[in-house]
Amino acid sequence: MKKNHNNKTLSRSAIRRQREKEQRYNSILRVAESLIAKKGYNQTSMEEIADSSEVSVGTVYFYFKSKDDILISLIDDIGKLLRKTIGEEFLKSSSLEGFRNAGFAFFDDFCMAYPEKVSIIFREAVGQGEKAELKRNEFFNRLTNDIKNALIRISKKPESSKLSDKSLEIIAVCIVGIYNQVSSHYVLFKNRPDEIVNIGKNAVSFIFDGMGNCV
Amino acid sequence: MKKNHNNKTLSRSAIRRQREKEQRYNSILRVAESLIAKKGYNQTSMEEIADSSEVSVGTVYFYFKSKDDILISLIDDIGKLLRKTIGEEFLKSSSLEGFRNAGFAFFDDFCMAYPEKVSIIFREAVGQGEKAELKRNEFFNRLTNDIKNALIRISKKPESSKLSDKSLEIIAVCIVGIYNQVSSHYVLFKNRPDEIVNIGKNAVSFIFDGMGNCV
Amino acid sequence: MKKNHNNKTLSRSAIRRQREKEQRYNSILRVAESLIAKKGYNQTSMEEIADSSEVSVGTVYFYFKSKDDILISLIDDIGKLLRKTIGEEFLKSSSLEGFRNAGFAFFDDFCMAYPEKVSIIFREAVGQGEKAELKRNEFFNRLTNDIKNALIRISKKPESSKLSDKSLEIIAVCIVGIYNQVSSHYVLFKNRPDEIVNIGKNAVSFIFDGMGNCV
Amino acid sequence: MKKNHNNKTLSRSAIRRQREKEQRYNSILRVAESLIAKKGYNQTSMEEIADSSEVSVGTVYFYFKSKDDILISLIDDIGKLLRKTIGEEFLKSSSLEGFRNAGFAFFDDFCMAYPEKVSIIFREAVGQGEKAELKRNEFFNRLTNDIKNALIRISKKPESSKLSDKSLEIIAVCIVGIYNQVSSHYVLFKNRPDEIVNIGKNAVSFIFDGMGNCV
DNA sequence: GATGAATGAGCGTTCATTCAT
DNA sequence: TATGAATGAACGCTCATTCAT
Repeated sequence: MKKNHNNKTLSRSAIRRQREKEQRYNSILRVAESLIAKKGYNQTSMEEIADSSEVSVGTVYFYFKSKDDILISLIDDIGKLLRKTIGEEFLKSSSLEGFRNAGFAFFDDFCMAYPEKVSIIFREAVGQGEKAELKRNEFFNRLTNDIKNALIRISKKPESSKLSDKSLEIIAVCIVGIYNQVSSHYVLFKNRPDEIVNIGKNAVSFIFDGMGNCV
Repeated sequence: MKKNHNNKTLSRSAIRRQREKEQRYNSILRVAESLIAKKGYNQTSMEEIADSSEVSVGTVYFYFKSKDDILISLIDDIGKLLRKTIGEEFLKSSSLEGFRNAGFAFFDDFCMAYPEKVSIIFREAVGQGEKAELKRNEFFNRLTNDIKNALIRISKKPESSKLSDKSLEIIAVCIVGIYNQVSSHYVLFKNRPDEIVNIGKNAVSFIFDGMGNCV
Repeated sequence: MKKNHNNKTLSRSAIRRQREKEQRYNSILRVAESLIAKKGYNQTSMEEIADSSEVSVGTVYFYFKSKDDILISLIDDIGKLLRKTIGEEFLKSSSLEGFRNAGFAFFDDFCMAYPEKVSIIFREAVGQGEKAELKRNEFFNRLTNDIKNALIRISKKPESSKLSDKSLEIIAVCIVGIYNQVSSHYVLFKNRPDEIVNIGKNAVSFIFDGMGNCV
Repeated sequence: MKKNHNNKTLSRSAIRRQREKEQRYNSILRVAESLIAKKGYNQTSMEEIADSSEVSVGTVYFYFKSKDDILISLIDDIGKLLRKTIGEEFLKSSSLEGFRNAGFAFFDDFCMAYPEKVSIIFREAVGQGEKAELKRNEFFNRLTNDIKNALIRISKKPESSKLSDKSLEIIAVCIVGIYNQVSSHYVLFKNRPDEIVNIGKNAVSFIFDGMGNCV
């Protein structure tokens, strides 16, 4: 049974209120995500976010301490989902297969389902102040590390020519760059997510070959 | 002999004035580049650009019709230099060698010499309104096309397995993505351009292998 | 035995509740006093007062009908204590001695024991809207009157040269001004309440002499 | 002839523009003084100051970098005028006469002519943030010092009983307190500046006697 | 009595842009 | 050409107050 911070059992109504609070938090965040993806971070005002969320400006500030905080929360949110989506594919297989699947998971699934999230993480969150920059770098570092670690696992096999960790890191950075650019190129500025399927296949091929000499 | 728009011969002083005008234009643009790279586009005001350029705000508006116009001019400027730097390497050789050289020209030369330009084109110009977005996409499209065309030239050789133009385009996009991410990762947010040499070597290797099956 | 407003005998628990209510009222008022003295009236929010009092915002509003009301209650509270402290000394003696003692009671005792109260009444409550102004003026008028009445009692002695009541009022105002300025000068903005002892002696001397011709 | 910062002779129009700029600065400052004295600092918005000054909000910010800056400029302005008014009287005579004249200059002249300035320096500027507090203390310290120095000059005469500098400082603080309280009591909260003449006479008497034993 | 989420008017400040000189 | 004073819409944010639970 749920307990509150005093370790007391929460009443029914307290549980309901808690749930509603979380729902409102998420509701505002999703509205902000949508507006920022559509209009751009600087062109989206707190008042618009409040209006579209059907709450007052004060309520937005009750849930987020600043506009910056909204962006950072979005980066966090999207970053986690993205790492989860791709990362799970890496783990399902310890071979090159994982890389192929992760690429498809990103290009074919994530980009199709969440073009707005792609827009935020790869475009709108860029160059928006120090804190957002740090959060974004944190995400990119982690994603890069995920890939690097997967590369290390693969390259441990005896038949592979040994590459230094530094080299593997750079390869990981290259792979992230492909994810970034391909999704931006086709999802965002071309506005043709319909072609993304074939695109994914080709991008994955490129990555696959690029990694050729490290396995 | 120089002629003006009425096809009249320009006087000595007119020529001098013309030259001074161009110098002032460039002076303002370089100052803006430096400030925007250092502080960010939104955090850089027209007044700051004027002050640092040692001219009045009105003068800045004489040379550029809006703040947006400055950013667009910068994207244009930097984009041209970048395409020239990389593109020339592509043209010097019609083999894979061109790709290697282009990579080095970018990672070892351009990033070292112009970190501010890298910052502008890959970070500060992102998500800053429709016009800048269009200009930036235009640059990316052209750069992608440069690479795609180089790929086509190479793949025309009989021994290469034939890939569709679309596939070659995607490979080109991937390569641009690597340029983007690697320079951002190491030049911008890692702040360690000293390591860039080895980085370039590895990134070029990755690209080289990634292209393996298209040549 | 305690009676409630319906003149019924209060139960044990009702008495306890009554006591707890008063304790909470005072607790909030003391917290507000401390915060306002430290941070300033405008820089202290109702939420801070609630948090520091370990109650909710709503509870603060249960005990005080507005933020203004808190300030007014503080002025009232502090004013009463101040008049009591000084006034009792006036009454203990009907001679000039009372003025000396009242001065010491203020400078040596009150200022040392309650620098926060001094801060509120002489600084933070100044210029904070009409109601607070009225309350503060009420306090100053009463304090001035206390002193004026003491002056009248003294000046009634036959040997004293007769001064008009108006003149005595002005002398009273001057004395209040000395209390105000000396305490502000040394307690508040000099931050050296340690010197206050000697200061008190000198201020009292000045007052004493200033009153010279009215007794 | 007027020179500009490049040591060049200023043109007629440049001189006129300079003059107009100063006039506008002063115009805004006087409007702010009037509004703040009437409505209180916190109840006066920048927009109101702009409207009453018949300029835009931006223009107010062109002349003053913040609302705080306006208040500080006012304290500076008023403080200087006040010290000049009183100080000159101190200097005209090196005897007790100077104290009498200074008192009249303040009570009979300054308070009558500039009740708004009195309101600002003794009421509205109180408790309005650190910077204003510092500026206000600076003024009070200087005024206190002016008086202290005058006391030292007087007490140097052989027939005077020697008081320590510290004691003289405290006497100076007391005198400032009388100025403060008397003007506040009668000019501000009583709203009867008409009685101020007799008030001044009595206050001066009090001061005069209070200083009795130091000369 | 007590809670704290919700409100929304109001404010200080910024800054791209204009235009008379 | 060059200047810089002037504009004013727009924005992020605060906080006293209310009220359903």
